[in-house]
Amino acid sequence: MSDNSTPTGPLDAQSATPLYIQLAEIIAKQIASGSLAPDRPIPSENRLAEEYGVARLTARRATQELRDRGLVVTVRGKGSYVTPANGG
Amino acid sequence: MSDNSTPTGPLDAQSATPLYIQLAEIIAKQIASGSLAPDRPIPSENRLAEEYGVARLTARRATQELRDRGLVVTVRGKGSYVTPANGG
DNA sequence: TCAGATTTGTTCGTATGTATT
DNA sequence: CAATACATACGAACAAATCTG
Repeated sequence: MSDNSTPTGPLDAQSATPLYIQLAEIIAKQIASGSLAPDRPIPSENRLAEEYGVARLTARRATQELRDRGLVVTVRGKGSYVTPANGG
Repeated sequence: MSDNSTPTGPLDAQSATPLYIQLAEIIAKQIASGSLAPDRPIPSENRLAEEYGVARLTARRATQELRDRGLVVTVRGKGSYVTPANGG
């Protein structure tokens, strides 16, 4: 289908940039702007999936991307937290 | 019938119908038949998981499906109970 | 009040299968 | 075929509520 429904959120399925990268960028900006403060949890994978209309695994990849960039630390069974600016 | 979309017995992992739907159907039938009476608790998530050889989360999804159908009410820390016929 | 067991609630970790591009 | 994306499913850990002793 060349037709594509209008994106319900800020994510653009037409973009050459993968959805999980787009989502990671959005969260990264929120961290940079202070909207998501150090030591505070970011939304859960399920929450992000619901919010942005993607699968949980896609939300998960976004979180992993943020980990690769050192922006968050993840704790199994708890969640992902914004990396403290002072490093601990 | 070659159709197996609504199995009445054991769970069929090969079926196109998800396991949690299959399990929900089984319990729903037990409620309809009176095998599980109103106001009585249904088996716990762990119990269902053991009984039917599925993961706890899969048993949990079945229970949530029953909640969506209004067949049971769930109380945290206690269990899920068959919805009373009088609608309570 | 406290400790322990049971049960539901939540979250991350991982794997498989299918569909689309 | 490869990368991306989604649905389902199992596993592990943590959390909160309930009940018993």
